[in-house]
Amino acid sequence: MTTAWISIKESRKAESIGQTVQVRGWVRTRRDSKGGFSFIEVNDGSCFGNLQVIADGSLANYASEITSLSVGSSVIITGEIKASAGQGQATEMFASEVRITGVASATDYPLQKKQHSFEKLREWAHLRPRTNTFGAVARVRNRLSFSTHEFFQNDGFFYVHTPIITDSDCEGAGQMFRVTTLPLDKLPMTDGKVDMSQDFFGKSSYLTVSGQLEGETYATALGKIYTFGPTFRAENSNTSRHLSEFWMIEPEMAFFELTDNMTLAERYLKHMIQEVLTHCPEDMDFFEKRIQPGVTAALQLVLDKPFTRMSYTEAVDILIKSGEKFEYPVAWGVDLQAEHERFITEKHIQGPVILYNYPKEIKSFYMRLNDDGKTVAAMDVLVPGVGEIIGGSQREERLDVLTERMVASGLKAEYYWWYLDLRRFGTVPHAGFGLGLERMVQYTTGMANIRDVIPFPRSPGNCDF
RNA sequence: UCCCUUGUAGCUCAGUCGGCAGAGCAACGGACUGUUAAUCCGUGUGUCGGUGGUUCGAGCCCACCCGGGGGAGCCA
Repeated sequence: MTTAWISIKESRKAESIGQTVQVRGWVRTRRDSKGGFSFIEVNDGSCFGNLQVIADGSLANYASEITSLSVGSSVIITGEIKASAGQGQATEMFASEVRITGVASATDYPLQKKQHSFEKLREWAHLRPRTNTFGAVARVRNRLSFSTHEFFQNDGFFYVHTPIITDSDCEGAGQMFRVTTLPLDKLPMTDGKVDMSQDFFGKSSYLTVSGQLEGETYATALGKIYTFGPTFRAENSNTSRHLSEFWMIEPEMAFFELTDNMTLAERYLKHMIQEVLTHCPEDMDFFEKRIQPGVTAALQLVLDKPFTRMSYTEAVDILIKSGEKFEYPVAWGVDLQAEHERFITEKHIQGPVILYNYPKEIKSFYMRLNDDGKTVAAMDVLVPGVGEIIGGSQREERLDVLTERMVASGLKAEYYWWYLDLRRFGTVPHAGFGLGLERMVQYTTGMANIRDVIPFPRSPGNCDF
């Protein structure tokens, strides 16, 4: 009879006591203890914690292999799970066999049995998921992704796959990555200009900066849809909150107005937080203790309180009356700076805030013009520590207004003919928003730098791995 | 892209006035004989980010370039 292979997660549960099982994973530490035997801590990624394995000196390969078993080596270990005699864990395994699958040379393996800086670990992005922090981040990120699908699917939304390669520049402003198969060393030239008709698609094409416009086409057919995929921005931004490649979730709903949009955003955020707190307690415990004390309490508070909703005009008013010294002066009509948003969400409200009804001049052409003629039905969800986590709006469904706004923004209406068709044929009020997955991971884990919440970060000047 | 800051051993960092490159940890060798980040003794380790310049002599001074961090803008 073969021994059952169970995960470290299973092996750490009290129910496993008494069973003889097999675990497979990687050595985190080895402590040779004073009794002619060793403690081996094994982790297989299934959970935050390790399984402590006791390898006795009587094992055949004890002297030859186990006493020199190095951090990072892969092992298959068989033994009996017992209640732990020591502190710090419920169970431990008494090994009857320790098989070494692959050695990680102690002199060459970069990860040491100590803390490394996140900056250094970025250089070893292929190995950093083997650390406590990055394992925990990966599991939380997974849960946020899963709960996204869970939330929308349970709410009658359809998952729509919008294209990665596109010819449309969603907001008329975003800097895009060009996609081309033209030979860069000898570009086909016509009249002194590159002849894009000879490119793969017969015209210029780019990586998407947003699936929103395409998403609207399906929302105005299927009712409620969401997209969840990678997006690309060729902006030269070097901050702890920006990536060149990041994942975005964009729901789009027919017959939704701005307040429906806000309600959905709030329910969605709360669902994700609830799921992470429920399913990742060990990982969250780690973030609480080692990354950002207070995160769990802050998240719990988000669940308990309704989000504050505040118009742009009210926000400007509060900022002006605050008496706070800002580097950038506040006045109605100017875009809110990071310091302003931080004041509102971190000091004034101390929790998530939904700001809405922004001046039309500082927002995109597709956002619905309000009756005042000055503002558009836009909304941003701001969150302490991270800032803008969601940006959304009710979309302009009136053909004439939309066309006018487009022209005013310097866009060619004929280029967006298919987008305008949605207003020509059975137009409806509709709304949607975009949530940056990485910012959500930052918010839930307390991780300071966005480069540490995505497996292989892409940023200006950095595309390793 | 702008401002500030930083790059020295596998890792964290020191390096004075321009004059032979140095600590801790890790690793390695040994001792200790139920440990939970790092018990004791001993032994190594270098393209000083890159290129050019000044100088008898540059880790140190100058110029340019490339990374990292913090802040700003852009946004999610």
